[in-house]
Amino acid sequence: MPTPDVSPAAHLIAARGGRVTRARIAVLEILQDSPRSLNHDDVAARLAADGMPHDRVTLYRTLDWLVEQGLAHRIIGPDRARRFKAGGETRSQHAHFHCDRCGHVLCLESIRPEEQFALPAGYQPERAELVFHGTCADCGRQRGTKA
Amino acid sequence: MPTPDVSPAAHLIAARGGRVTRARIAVLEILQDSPRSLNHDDVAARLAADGMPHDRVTLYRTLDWLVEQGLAHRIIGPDRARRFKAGGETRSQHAHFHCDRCGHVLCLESIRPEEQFALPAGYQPERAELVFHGTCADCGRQRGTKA
DNA sequence: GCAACTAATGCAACATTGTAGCATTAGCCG
DNA sequence: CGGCTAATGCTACAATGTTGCATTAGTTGC
Repeated sequence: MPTPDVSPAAHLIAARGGRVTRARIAVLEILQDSPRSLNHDDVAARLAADGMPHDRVTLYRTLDWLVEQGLAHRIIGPDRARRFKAGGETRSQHAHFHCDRCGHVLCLESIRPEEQFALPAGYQPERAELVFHGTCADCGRQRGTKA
Repeated sequence: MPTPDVSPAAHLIAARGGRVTRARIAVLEILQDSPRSLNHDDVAARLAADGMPHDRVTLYRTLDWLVEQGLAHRIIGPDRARRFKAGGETRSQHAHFHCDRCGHVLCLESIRPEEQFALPAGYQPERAELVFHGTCADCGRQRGTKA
């Protein structure tokens, strides 16, 4: 059987024909471990916490590569910074929820906007992005909590 | 009757209690004249074309002021730049269409996403942003044209 | 295991978008 | 017209992302 000491993340990377570097494995695992999307700073902080700090540029390129390979996808946050999440585009159609209280971004994969709306004549949609803003389930429960 | 040589834009500005400056009038008229949203560069270019170039910072502040006063609203484009449009938030709920061909952003005021979706329990949406990506009616007609 | 090949990395410098501080200009009001 | 001060414009700066290039380190063939 295939060597079991190689992480699933490493397998995914190798399957794309890219080199299996520590940076890519670490970044992909960080994204996979997080239930919400992360920006560059978040990822950099976790890399540093794991004892493997990387250059800012490397991080940008690594994340771009993951997106290019379909191993992650990105959305633009309200602070005009990009946020990344593992798992590709989820068949290209799903909604997000931005929590205005804690700032987290979650994917609502059950909601598929494209199927629901009729656009004016002449418009040819290829992709729809539906983002809700409000309070997430976590923050709703702990109403008094700050952060 | 009230002096008819004052533009409607000037009236709107005066009604907010702000000073009626050439910059504000010009910027607001530019936004009102455009059927689609504009970024800072677009507005600056039109100001220059009208013979009244302004400082970049002034433009940022003028646009922020208009948003603050409810005379315009802004959205974040896919290039992480802000785009502005006259008319406030249109009752806070409407969709946008990003044309991937010409880069324009149009408002689809007839589509109101919030009314259509049921979120998972615990999520409290306050605002929904629905963005379609694809080809707009103009670009769809002139298929060969290179924008 | 070693050498070679080259993708990936890391550094420095730059680009774009947006902000802050402060002196000057110009609306507004009496 | 004169004074008050909001608005402007300049300079410098901050945050986010990109480019070029020398170095490092996966990978492959032997």
